[in-house]
Amino acid sequence: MSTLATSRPTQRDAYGLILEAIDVGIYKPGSRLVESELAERFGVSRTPIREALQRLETQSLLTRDGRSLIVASLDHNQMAELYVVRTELEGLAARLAAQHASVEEVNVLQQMVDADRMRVSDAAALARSNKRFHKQLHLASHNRFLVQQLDLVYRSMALLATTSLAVEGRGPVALDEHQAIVTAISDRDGALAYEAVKQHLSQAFVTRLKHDAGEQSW
Amino acid sequence: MSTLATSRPTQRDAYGLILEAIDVGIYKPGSRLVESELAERFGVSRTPIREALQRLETQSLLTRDGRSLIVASLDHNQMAELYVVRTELEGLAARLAAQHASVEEVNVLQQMVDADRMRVSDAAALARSNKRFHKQLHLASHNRFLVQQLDLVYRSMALLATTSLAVEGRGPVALDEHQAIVTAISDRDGALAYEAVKQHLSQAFVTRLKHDAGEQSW
DNA sequence: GGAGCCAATAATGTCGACACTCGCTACATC
DNA sequence: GATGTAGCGAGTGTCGACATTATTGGCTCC
Repeated sequence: MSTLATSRPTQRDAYGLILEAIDVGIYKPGSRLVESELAERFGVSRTPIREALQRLETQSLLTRDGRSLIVASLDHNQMAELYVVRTELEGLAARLAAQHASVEEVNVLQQMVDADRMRVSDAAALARSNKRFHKQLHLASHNRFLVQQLDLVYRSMALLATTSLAVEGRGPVALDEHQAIVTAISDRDGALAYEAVKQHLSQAFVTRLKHDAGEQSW
Repeated sequence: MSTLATSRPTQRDAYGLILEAIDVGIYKPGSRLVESELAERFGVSRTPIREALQRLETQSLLTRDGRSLIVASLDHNQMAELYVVRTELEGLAARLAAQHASVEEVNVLQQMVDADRMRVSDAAALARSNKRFHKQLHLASHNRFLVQQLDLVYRSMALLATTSLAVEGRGPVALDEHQAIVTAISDRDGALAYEAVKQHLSQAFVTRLKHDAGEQSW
């Protein structure tokens, strides 16, 4: 839905296209990515594909199996490890945001929470909006490295098929948690903001674990 | 000093070679990197060079200036931001290490500190050994994502020319701080280990700031 | 003398072809 | 029937050439 033109994709697009293909599920974790196949699918030569693959490998979205690349997958342990890092980084972002966010930025965060109350029924919209909220939170930290590291974390999370927001009843609760974060930042209470984020992500993790456990196909 | 053979460097080497060239100072922050020049220097075609450059750009070691790539540089603000992130991540690593490190790993850390007491006079050796110590600390967290993120941080730090250990008198003090970290981990005291790392990095930052301030060429 | 335009140039983006390696299959040998 | 082996793809690694585009330098015109 990004570009309408049928013009040939350019190098930088190849990256996005492959990413999207993974997101959409065309390539699932474990799938083998063959350069020539991707090249043909996107109508470019192997060169831009290779460079996009390099990038994705560097970001750990792809991993090597022998000589070829496969979509990385997160087992239970890795998911737990990822959550630990995410929680710490995002907690740090909240603490920094409490210190450095401008009033306008806090307003934007608040408006995002308010707007989300209108869409608690649409899980897909909530998921998108949720991503935007967190991104805005990261930016409010005014720390480029932190934003970059969190981008990496989020990209790895893209390997996790479901978002915990899709789970029944999670939406409204998550919104209250978002509100708590925004309030703490608005009050310039860094420690509280940190705790609110920790609480939020802990809940999200619990939700995910419960959900995944119920999904087992034994 | 890595490979003796004069055989043509292979793709993965190109990455390391460029990295080394930056480390050594052949390319300083701000320098423009021209593909054909690198290709000639290393005796390969532009393709492997391009892929290495992609990787380096993804890791923020290179940045784009218009269409060409230049070695990224860290201004004062960015350095401060980097230290904040590093402190949080490395503090987390210490806390996790206190929980998850095996006895053997703790022993290795302890031996590293002990061995370093023999070389407090050799700044270069200390710097290398220091890197190894921190790496070992990261690994002791048993969290792959954290290790990966810290790798990124350390690669960015490579853009900072000097190490704070080179400063007169910093060596012995830093060693004591290392010892404090190891002791805390050995005692399985996560909170203390976290604080010890925070203290250590804070001191290192102060040292760097003072040193850099004295170095200004006004 | 300065501003704007045009051409030459240098560097990047892309491509198709070739080289090389690894795994697989089919065959022969024991 | 099992095992070793030779040939054959499939796929990645690398290359040189061409296309495209920013930049720079010079030139003209005001």
